[in-house]
Amino acid sequence: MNIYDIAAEAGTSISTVSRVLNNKGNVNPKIRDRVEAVLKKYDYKPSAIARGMVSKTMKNIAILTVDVRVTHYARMIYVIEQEFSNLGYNVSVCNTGGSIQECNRYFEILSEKQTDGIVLIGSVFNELIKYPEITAKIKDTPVVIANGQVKLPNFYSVLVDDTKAIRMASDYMFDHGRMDLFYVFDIATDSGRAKRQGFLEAMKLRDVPDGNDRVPEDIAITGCNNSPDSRICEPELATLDNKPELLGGMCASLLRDRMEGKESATSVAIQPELVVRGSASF
Amino acid sequence: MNIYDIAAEAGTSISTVSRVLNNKGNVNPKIRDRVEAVLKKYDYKPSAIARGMVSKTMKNIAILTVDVRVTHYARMIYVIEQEFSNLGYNVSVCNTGGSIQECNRYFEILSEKQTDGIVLIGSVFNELIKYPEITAKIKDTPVVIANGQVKLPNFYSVLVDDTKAIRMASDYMFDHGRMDLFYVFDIATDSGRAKRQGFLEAMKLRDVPDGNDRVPEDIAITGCNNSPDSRICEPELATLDNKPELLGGMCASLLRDRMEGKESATSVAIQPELVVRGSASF
DNA sequence: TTGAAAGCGATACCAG
DNA sequence: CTGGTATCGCTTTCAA
Repeated sequence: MNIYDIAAEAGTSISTVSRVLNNKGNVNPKIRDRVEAVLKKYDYKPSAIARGMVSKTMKNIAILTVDVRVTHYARMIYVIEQEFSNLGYNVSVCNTGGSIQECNRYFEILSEKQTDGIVLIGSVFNELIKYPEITAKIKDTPVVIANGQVKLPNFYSVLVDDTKAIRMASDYMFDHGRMDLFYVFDIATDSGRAKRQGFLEAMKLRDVPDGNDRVPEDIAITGCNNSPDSRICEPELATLDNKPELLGGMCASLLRDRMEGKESATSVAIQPELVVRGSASF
Repeated sequence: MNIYDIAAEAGTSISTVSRVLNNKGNVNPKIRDRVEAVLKKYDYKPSAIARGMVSKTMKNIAILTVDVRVTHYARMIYVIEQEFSNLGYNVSVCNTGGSIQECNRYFEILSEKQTDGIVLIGSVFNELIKYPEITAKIKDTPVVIANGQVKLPNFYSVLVDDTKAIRMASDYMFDHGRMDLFYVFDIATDSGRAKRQGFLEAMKLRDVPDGNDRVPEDIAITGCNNSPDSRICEPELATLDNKPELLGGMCASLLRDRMEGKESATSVAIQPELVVRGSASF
């Protein structure tokens, strides 16, 4: 079912159907009604690909990030997706793992698909400036780097002043008489270095005593999902691992089978596993 | 620069260039070399849109989820993206917020774009069975639901046995003499109900005393990112809010400006904010 | 082995 | 206001 079929059934030309589809030009109300009736009858939606052929855009943007599982990145991705979704765009997410080669691979595909814009999340992408042959691949696509900067005509930046941030925190500590500060350095990105440069930061985690109940002796706890959070307390939380990676992997291979027309199960089940840890170890 | 230009410069026809591009048919090595030289000279990449026009696929899949910021979902998205990325697909992420109307909106766009497959993450999507006019929009697209099930010809499922999971945990508690169990019910999805149905679960969080240092009296702490994690301990962690939502939003609007050809700043800076909480309140 | 030509499904210009 | 036609850039027959 294409625009020709619609035109034929409505007894008019594809030009007129196109006008109705796009609310363009003046169309005789009678004919318009006829066309709209056919459109509704088949719940017709024009092919975005054919349209893209003419307009040179598929209304797609892409976000490249080291890893969507990092909550900090996910929060940004969420906002960007919502914003563009409201504009009729789709947002594809690319996990590069911080590898320039992966980045290169994505750039190739994205440029072939005429992606309308790219957002790079994380200062790791500052590395790109060293690889002109890679950035050349997307030289006609607007690129925004979150918390990074690459001096190229099509690159734009949104920067967070990390140095100032840590400086503020350190000052605050010193001003309150905390002279023995620790700074835990996480990764050697530009952002990480900027933070360290902010001077010093006090970090050390200890529990505050509260009441006399002990875990697990007096109170035992188990939770769900085996999230990383379950290991950040003392004692560690026992939890149910419902295997999101496995689940995701199964979804992917099931979908792949379907897309290839392969025979496959309609539904697959996963057995969760109980992970015993300190909060419930007897 | 298109396939005609390449053909012209290589002194051959577009058919032959197409053959070289796709490693198809037999091509005279001499001509092949000539074509490849031109291809390399311009670092030519064929238009995926034009190709899609013929092949009816853009090698794109979509993941619909309530919210990519939920770590549990992000972990699944990561795996799915990696899997399909290796196959040359792009994966777009859609945050529906659990709204069927949003879901409907996405389905419309995805079907116009001839998306090759859809993954639905979360049992909220079970609701879809009540809206045949919505599922009809993607009736020719394979759909996989993670932890959900909709009885339709093109829908497939990967299920987690939530009831059994909670049952295991409860049994484990009871078997160890914990008779006073609490179960904290989170949301009224099918998955949530399945878990509750698993019987009872003990949950209650308390700290274990350890050492005599007190926070913030003896040790003061500040961290980075203002992540939700910073509020799950007692006292709450002071933190630096570097405003990922704002950052994401700025990225989006900057990118949008660029895509519309609007004049705009090349780079924008955000000032982080110190959030004082219990772990560092003096 | 090669190339001419017919689609693919829209948009847009230009006559009428 | 309407419709014929060129066009977008590729893949795929079909002859030669």
